[in-house]
Amino acid sequence: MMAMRRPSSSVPYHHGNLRNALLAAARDVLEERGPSALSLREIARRVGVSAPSAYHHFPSLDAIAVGLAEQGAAEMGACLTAASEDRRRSSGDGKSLLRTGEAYVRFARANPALYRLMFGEGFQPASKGNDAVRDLRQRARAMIETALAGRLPAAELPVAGLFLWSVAHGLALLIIDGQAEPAKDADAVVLRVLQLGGRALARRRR
Amino acid sequence: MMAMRRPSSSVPYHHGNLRNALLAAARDVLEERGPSALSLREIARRVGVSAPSAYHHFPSLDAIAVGLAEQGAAEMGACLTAASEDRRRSSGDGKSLLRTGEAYVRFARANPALYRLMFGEGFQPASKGNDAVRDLRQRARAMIETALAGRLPAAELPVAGLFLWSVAHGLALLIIDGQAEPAKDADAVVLRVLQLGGRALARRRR
DNA sequence: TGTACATCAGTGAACGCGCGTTCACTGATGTAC
DNA sequence: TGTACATCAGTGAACGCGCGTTCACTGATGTAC
Repeated sequence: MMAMRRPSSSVPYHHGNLRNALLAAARDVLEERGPSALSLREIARRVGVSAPSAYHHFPSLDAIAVGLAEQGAAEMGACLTAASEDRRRSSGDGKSLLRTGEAYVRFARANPALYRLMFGEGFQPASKGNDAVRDLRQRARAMIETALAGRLPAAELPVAGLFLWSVAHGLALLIIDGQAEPAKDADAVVLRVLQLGGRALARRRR
Repeated sequence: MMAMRRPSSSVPYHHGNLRNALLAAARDVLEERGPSALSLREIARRVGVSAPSAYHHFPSLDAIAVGLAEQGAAEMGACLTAASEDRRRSSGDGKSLLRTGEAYVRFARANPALYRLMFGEGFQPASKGNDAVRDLRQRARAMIETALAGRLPAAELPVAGLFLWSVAHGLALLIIDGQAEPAKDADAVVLRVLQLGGRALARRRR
């Protein structure tokens, strides 16, 4: 009945790979019931384990939130990088920024509470001082500014970058929060809004 | 020592104009310590009154949050209207939308937690079903679309409106949350970002 | 003007709740001999 | 291969906390006569 011993990342013996199970449950709670429902007892309950057992893996509830933010930063970073590198595969390189913007909004829509944990709600304690989240933010800024570097004078880059980030951030949150129109054809609307953002930065023809 | 009786909106006899005092204290708590710290006991403590006394004025803690959202909607609505009507006093009418945008971001920066209560954080229960907040949102959309109606084909209005709202909303939140650059010259940066938004919708010269 | 009374805004005590965290423990795992 | 033991991941019971809300009350206000 028992599987053979496998290297190290195997189905666990003692009780489980509790650390990861706790993070996964925490993420479920976060997305289902929001950040204020993120409680250690609720997380443990979902995993089917007693609450104190979590202390063998995290020093506190806050540390679990930090873990979520780090996980989110890694995932979102991968999505953005993949999207921005997509230009090499497909047509021209002018679309790279637009694709990255779409990926940004797509990630936020797919993981609304996690996105808010990293980038919203008063810039949560869990994210505020976190290196992974700070890196993600800087990386996103850098992607934007690099993509724009060819088209704009250097002096305009910071404001232009903030502008594009505002469009993506604002759009993502309005959709996530259901404040924008109901989501029919949402992808098309996102695309058109982001295209308008790009148009603001288009080189003036005269 | 006692003031003469005044019509009805006077300094109160019994103990105070508790309803307003509670709302004011709630607003302080909200801005100082965030929405999760909004507790009935803390609010009553600040007013210097026992917690149960609040029940003579609000049926529940949630009702206080709703009251705050309504108050915020009224104030913000007045700010936006004032800004949009300003065009009649000053130069051309092309700037009306820009001024409204500035007023929008200015209100959010002056009342960050209240803004988030109305427009952010998963579109809070306190605001979600609230008529005053819904009206504010619709009024803001209408202002944008009316201002744009002269410049764009009707079919483009919804997307253009969502675009401008995204810029203002995203910019406001990035600044509020301290995710954008530190606030030196913040007003100037806001202006430039909003101008970029307008540029996206400028009639193409050719 | 003075008294009796209804109204209503306040009070302190108490309820039950879920929370984060600590504690002393138990029992399984993996290791040394 | 078998036994003794250290390690470590789990447990249940308990702590103290602040919370929203209910209750029966008190005391001031304003009104009717």
